[in-house]
Amino acid sequence: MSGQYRDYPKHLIRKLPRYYRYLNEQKQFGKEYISSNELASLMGISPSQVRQDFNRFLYNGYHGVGYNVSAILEQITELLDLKTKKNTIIIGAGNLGQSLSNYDELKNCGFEIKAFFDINPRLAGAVINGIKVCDMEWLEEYIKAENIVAAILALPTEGTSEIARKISEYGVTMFLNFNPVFFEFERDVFIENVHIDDNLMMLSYKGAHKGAGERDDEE
Amino acid sequence: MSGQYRDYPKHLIRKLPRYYRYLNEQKQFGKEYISSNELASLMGISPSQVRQDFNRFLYNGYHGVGYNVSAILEQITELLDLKTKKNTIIIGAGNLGQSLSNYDELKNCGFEIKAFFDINPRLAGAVINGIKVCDMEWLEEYIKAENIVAAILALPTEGTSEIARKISEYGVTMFLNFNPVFFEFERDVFIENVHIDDNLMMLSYKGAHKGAGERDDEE
DNA sequence: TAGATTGTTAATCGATTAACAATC
DNA sequence: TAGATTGTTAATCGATTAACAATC
Repeated sequence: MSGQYRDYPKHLIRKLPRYYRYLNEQKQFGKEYISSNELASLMGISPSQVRQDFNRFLYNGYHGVGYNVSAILEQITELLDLKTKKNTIIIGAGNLGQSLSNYDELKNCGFEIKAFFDINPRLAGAVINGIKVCDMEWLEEYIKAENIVAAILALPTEGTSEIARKISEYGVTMFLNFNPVFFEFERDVFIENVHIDDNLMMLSYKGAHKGAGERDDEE
Repeated sequence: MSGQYRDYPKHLIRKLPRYYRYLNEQKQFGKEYISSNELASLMGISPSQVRQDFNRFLYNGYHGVGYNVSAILEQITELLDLKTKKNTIIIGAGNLGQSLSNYDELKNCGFEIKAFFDINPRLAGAVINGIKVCDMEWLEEYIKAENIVAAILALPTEGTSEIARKISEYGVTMFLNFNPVFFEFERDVFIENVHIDDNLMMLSYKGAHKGAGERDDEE
């Protein structure tokens, strides 16, 4: 948002959520300043790496003291645009959709759930976790009227890609997708796929190779 | 499983699930052989990279023809140990737990859900998606008797780390965790954390920087 | 054989580490 | 000031790309 961004290497951006998590944890513990050494050893990376990364685009280090935890968190928040409110709908009011609707991180990242939509017309009118369920029929109208910019795709695989396309035409540009589906859009539409299958495969691998792996740096 | 593994760089292992997804998709389409060029362009990486990776540890390329899709998939399956059956329980029979219980990839990766466990004793005895819900009281006995090796932590954040520790003492070595919790174990215990918050943050970033990013290579 | 595509070596690029002078 | 830790440059390491000879 504010001002122009230098173009940060995608590579560094990808690391930000991890930094965010650890710094946030430290903040909860009441830590105000943290040294590259401390943070690095918590995260299982090298102090050099922390300093390089922070220096490249986060500027709150103090010689002899460390980095200001809150200030860095602020900067990451700004960079990832987490403060901007993003009106969001969940497509699919089943178990997955419901469990996501009270997932705290949504709010922390600025995604505000405005409504469920479900193919089952009988659900229309219901209220789940304080969020109303709407009939698919109202998708277009609702998206436009309520300025919906993001959608969480929590419906069965089959319908997913068709509905995503439709929704994107109504103006939604951000998608969080839980289905193993491949789509591509021409315009400025962004998809994040949650690949639980990747996690499962890695877990299977790790389990089969006990002892083989040293420390894992993916926390 | 079979034979001894060379120690594959973690780096390459991490890429396998992605290769798996794309190759599997091609297999569904009936594709028998695929060239490094085709696969690379599907995945948004370079043909060189595909050849390097495959050559390092997957050996089913044919000069002038391409790679045998099924054979490569087999090898990845073997490497990640996806065929080995892993008796699994889900802790938490709420929305998340329920939605996971019929997640197809579980079976594909060898994780077989044997039971739910829930802190709410009133759920004990219920059957969800054909899987019974047990009282926490039976955890130890059940894990030992049924040779449970994996657990999916789908309960509220608070209880997670305590229960994980307990379960690991009963012999479970693989954890799929959905909560933003940090743990460490001394022994050969492996955790995969599903970081939906990372996905949300990246989505927020992408949405805020339209046009800035070229092609994204994380599908 | 001609055409295609791999396997593999060498060259490039980028990220991580090491080291230390600058500074609070 | 002495101690600590950053900021930053240079050295290392590793991954990606380019190129082409080997081969089906």
